[in-house]
Amino acid sequence: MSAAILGKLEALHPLPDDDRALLHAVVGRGRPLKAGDDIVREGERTDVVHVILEGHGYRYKTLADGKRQIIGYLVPGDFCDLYGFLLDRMDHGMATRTACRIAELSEEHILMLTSRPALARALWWSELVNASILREWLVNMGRRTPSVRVAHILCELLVRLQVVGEATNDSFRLELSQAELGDTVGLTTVSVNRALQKLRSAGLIQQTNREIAIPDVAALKAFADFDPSYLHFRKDRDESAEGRA
Amino acid sequence: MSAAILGKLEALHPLPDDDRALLHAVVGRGRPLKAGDDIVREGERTDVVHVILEGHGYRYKTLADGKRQIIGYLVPGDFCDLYGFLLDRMDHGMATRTACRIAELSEEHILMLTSRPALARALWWSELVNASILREWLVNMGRRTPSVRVAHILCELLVRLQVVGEATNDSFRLELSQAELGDTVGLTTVSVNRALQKLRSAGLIQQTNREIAIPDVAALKAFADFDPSYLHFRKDRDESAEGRA
DNA sequence: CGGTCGGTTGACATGTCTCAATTAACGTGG
DNA sequence: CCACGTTAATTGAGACATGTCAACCGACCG
Repeated sequence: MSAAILGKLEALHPLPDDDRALLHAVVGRGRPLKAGDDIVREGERTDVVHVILEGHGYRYKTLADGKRQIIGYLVPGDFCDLYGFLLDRMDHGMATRTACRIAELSEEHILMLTSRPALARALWWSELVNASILREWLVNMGRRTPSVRVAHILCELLVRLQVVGEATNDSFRLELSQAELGDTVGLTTVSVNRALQKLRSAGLIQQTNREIAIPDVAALKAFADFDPSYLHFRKDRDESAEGRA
Repeated sequence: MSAAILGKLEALHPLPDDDRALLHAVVGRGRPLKAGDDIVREGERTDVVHVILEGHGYRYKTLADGKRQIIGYLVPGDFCDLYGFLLDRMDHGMATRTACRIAELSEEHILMLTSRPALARALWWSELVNASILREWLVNMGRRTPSVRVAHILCELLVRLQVVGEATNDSFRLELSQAELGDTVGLTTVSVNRALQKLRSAGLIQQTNREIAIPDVAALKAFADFDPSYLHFRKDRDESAEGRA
């Protein structure tokens, strides 16, 4: 089960065996959380780092008027609040959207991990990629039409879930309601629904329940204006190069 | 002139004297750039880290159809592409919007700096705050109305420019065209213009040329739904507490 | 079997973008 | 120091698209 952690971290560099062993030992089996549970609430001060071992979640902010904006997805292998030791206080909340298994690491544990160069590099790299994803989401919301926006996030999910072994070449299980998709890309439920309809009727995606199948991945990526280089996966660079050729 | 660098970095922790000296020595006087110059282009691979000593700039991405999204502002003291050594390639471009003075640090220089704990902390902290700002911008674009959006970015600029000594308690020089503001918050020039008119006629801001004066800062912050805690400045925490009381 | 949540649909109001023209501010060269 | 050209700001009219409101359907759970 903790293979997934390595999966995400090794998207950067393969870890030395002893680092892998240390990581496993420190992380342990974690504790289970139900779907919809809070992991950390907004404004909270926390002295542990939460690591997702299994399941999915998201980062979010809530506005005064109750509106919500999702500002990131959490997948297995994510060190959710690594920066908690540098920043004083959570500027956003985190919640699960499926049942999860989550480890809580103390500052000592983190120091133990980050004293290993390969692990430290992998963790910071992950943090930087998260920031890069935020930048792309900003572009998505600011300058793309609803259906392109939705298509783009679907492309991203496909690629990111592939990395943690939860998607095939052309399909994955969408663990998000249309309301949550809307809170991600800045649309209402109704608009998300119609955007998805558009994608379906254009033959770009097929939906059965929560299962998304993509008949022609290159076509969807083209429609979505999706260039995976912002995810900074080594493998995708080649892939995108050939997709473009 | 390089006092501004320290200003930004010391918003976290005051630096030990020898770290300050090292920083000054490494950074030097920099080289001048004209307004509108590219600092680094999208997709470029760079082996130096650019540091803004003077002037202002922004990070941006350009879409296939020519639309642009600004994804961050650069102010004096910013290490623009600190992560260049961890990530392979710039996922966005950076340009100046005023005349600038910019230093270019080699990997050796960076290693020299990051081997000092206080400096390393300050640099990473800065990186994390940038990510936090991105999250808030996402909320801004996704879930706020145009005039609130514009008001929010003005509040942010006020606070951030105060930190580098370029704003008074209630005013600052806006170094952005309305088109650039629009590219920041996901609006057209026309909508930005009308949003600003709304703020002016509501008495929330006063504009003379590019100078923004805010008669009642608390009122603008309230209108903008602005809570500065996402900037993670120690001082602002108290300020916001009293502003709220 | 009933209730809840998520998805779907329609009608409608509103707001934002587009297009286009006008005015104002600024920098440059004569 | 003024004339001109360029960029930025402002305004108006109209099309279009998204949000709002509300109802309905369907699946899943207890």
